[in-house]
Amino acid sequence: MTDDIRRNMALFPIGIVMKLTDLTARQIRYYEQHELIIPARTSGNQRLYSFNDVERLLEIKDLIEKGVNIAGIKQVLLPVSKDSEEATVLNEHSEVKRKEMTESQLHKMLKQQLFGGGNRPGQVSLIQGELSRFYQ
DNA sequence: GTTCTGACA
DNA sequence: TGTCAGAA
Repeated sequence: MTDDIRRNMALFPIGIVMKLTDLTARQIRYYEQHELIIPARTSGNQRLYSFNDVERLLEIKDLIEKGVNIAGIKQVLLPVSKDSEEATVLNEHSEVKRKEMTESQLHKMLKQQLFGGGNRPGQVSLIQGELSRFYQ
């Protein structure tokens, strides 16, 4: 996949990204502060975004429009690959494991609803309801 | 002309 | 989030 290097190659300044994503510079920088995206910098401290960064911003924008806040977006966008020691130590004892199972399922459901096809009227509540209640 | 950081009606 | 200041 030498195509990845192209997508991860920092190319455009924030001005272009603004037009590409319809987000304001303020928002883009704000999301960066919350580590939703980590653009590269020029020697002059100018932000340089890659195609991947732009796609990521589009996903973020999508979630924002669906009423998800920063905390919620982090849960959905940031790699959730961190069940290392916990799963090993307490793998047969109920509570913790059961909770992770639930969160894992919730996470899956969220991704499906958020990125999968579309939402049927009346079923969108899970996002604005559950999610915002958990990560508000 | 653009972008950056910090701050605030 | 918008917007302004002051500097790069």
